[in-house]
Amino acid sequence: MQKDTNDFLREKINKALRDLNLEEGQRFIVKEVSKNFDDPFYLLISIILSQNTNDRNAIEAFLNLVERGLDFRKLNSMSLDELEEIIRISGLYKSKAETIKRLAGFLSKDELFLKNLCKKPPEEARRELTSIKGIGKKTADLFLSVYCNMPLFPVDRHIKRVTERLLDKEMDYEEVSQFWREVLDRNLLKEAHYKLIYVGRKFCRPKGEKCDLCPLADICRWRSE
DNA sequence: CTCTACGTATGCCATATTGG
DNA sequence: CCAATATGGCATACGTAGAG
Repeated sequence: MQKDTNDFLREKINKALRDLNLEEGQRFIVKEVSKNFDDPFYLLISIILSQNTNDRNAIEAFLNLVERGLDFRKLNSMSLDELEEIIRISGLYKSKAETIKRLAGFLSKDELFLKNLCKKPPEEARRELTSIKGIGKKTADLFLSVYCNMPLFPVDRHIKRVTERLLDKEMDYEEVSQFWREVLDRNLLKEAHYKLIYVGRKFCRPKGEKCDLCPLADICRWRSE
């Protein structure tokens, strides 16, 4: 990024996001799970369950699992059909059940697999995680950023849309992720993920956008009117 | 021509949001 | 209110370009 042209923009973005407060009622499965459990297995499963699913249903599916005592040994002995039923509410339950099974199998071979990821360089940890079928960039980045505090920036559909509009250009996953990693103050990186999703849900919606209320409107290149 | 490395389109499924 | 459409991450199949 060119320096002086964008220093101003950088400051404005950081300030706007720092000042933005999440509304009550906004739910983020990762936030809730990481607050209540410190087991990385729980966290990663919650992220898998939230793929292409609203957080309300993902959380319900997650709690269904927790109720039955969630650990990889139990999941290993559980039939695929049974697991599918338990997480059905989250949608995409067939592929998610397989991914969870796969992960449980991984952990039975190496119990510390997830914990040890934090000791590795981000790129390596990311490669290892995404090599598991059913875990992509977004899932890996979110897990490593939340659990290991790595300076990665997960990009979901909301964040991609918000960012593309903000800069008024098409961007791929890596471009969006890199943009935020470069622009955001390090201590804002984690929280900004939630705040940008909030902006995407509430104002920068796919259709019927509410630019007049959007906290990022005055730095947005796209803004209608 | 074959092999690889990318790029693109589509299905998966439930829910949310839209237009009518 | 309901039907149509959009959303969401990933795997898969298929397509294309370049290297050997």
